[in-house]
Amino acid sequence: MLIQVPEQGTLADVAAHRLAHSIVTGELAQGQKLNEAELAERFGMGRGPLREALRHLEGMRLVKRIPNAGARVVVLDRKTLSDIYGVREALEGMACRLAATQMTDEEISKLSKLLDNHEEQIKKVGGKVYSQSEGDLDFHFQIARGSRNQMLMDMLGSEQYQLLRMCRYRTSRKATRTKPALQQHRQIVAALEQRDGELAELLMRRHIQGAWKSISEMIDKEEGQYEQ
Amino acid sequence: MLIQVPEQGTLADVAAHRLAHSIVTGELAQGQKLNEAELAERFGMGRGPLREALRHLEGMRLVKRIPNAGARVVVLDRKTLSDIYGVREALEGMACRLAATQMTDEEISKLSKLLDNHEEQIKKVGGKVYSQSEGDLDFHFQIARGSRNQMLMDMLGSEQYQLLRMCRYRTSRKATRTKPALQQHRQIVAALEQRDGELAELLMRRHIQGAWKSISEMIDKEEGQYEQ
DNA sequence: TTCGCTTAGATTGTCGACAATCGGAGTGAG
DNA sequence: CTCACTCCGATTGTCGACAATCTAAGCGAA
Repeated sequence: MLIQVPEQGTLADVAAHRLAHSIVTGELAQGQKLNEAELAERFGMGRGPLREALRHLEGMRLVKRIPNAGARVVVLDRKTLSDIYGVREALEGMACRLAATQMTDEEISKLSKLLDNHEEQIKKVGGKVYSQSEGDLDFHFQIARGSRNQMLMDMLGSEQYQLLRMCRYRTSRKATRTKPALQQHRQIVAALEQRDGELAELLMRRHIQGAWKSISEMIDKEEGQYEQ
Repeated sequence: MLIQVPEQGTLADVAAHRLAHSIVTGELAQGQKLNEAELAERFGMGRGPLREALRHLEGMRLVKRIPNAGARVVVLDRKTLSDIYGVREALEGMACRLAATQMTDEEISKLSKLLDNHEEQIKKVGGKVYSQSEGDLDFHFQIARGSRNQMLMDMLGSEQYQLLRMCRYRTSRKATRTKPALQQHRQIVAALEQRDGELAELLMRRHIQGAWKSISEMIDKEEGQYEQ
């Protein structure tokens, strides 16, 4: 899947992954204080590796650290989300434009098959939003890989993009908009097949703008549940 | 200046700053192995804080860590630099477009004055490339701030942008191209004054493409001095 | 009652020592 | 002579304890 391997590496890496997962899924609430000793015991490790993990998550912008005052889970307020989607539009648009000339025919056809799977899943289970949401991320990540730009992949992929997954979990519970999204994905793939980078970028930017609009409205409805 | 305050915070933060500086300025060569014990002693601290600093730098992409095999300074090969400049073009273009509508008149006029300073410095000392290069970064950072997009500022600013400074130090020793760059900067400011976001973005993208082209040619000339 | 100071508790920052792992020198068999 | 194995030094990973700092409750004076 898109999710990285469970990290058989150092304890710090394991902790970083488990923490990231807990934060992304909402198991750890936004703004929650992260107690080092408590987390270290829960993960069965010392505070050393855990502190390294927190530094790592700080780099991912999943937690915010204040010297001598500990780390807290980041809070995704409306402005932050808006900023993220703005950057995302620019980066994913760029990825799409590059992918149109860089992806192999095999990769594009694999992308098309991926969408077939999504369509099936949508037809089968309406409620199983989880895998759909992950599948969507998978689609976007495959395009990022297609750009052949390692820095872009890093930013959009495993590392930096956890913020997006976090915001997905928070919003896509009642995931309306799966069908129009799928339609837009198909259009994007079509543009890639035609090797039309400009069109692909345009479509991707619209797609993301649409996603933001949808999420923005959703936030407007459920107002004022995150203080400060 | 653009450089962050010397960080009076935790030892790990101090170490991260000093290490970042050493890497950016080339004091620590590309690909060099970073020995924890040795660095810890040089900085007069234990290995704990230093390991946290390395984790931080890893997030900045200044070092590459391999479990059980230590950390090495990242190597900026041609492909990596190309990728960086590609992403930079997209992000700074976006920043420029936003800045055209978001910056205040005062900020824009301050930007203009900044360019006056640069012009003076260029006229005065031809060899003092350092401050010119830093001043250029300052110009770009001010525009990033003008976008009012925090995520964009983080990516282009203090944190993520150290890679750029690193590549500057490596290339801008014999900094030709200061005068055309200044000219382009002036054009960008003019577009901002006219509140023409599209034009500002276009000019910035060209400006960065030109910078990359210049650097690319410079790399071609001094070939094969980085092994692996 | 309210404000400010003091003190106790909890939490973070740091260090030194020990265990686990990796790389390389040295040795021996084929 | 070459290859593989073994062992040793060096380096990284981890832990527990101590020092420094912040937070909050309690007390006393205005």
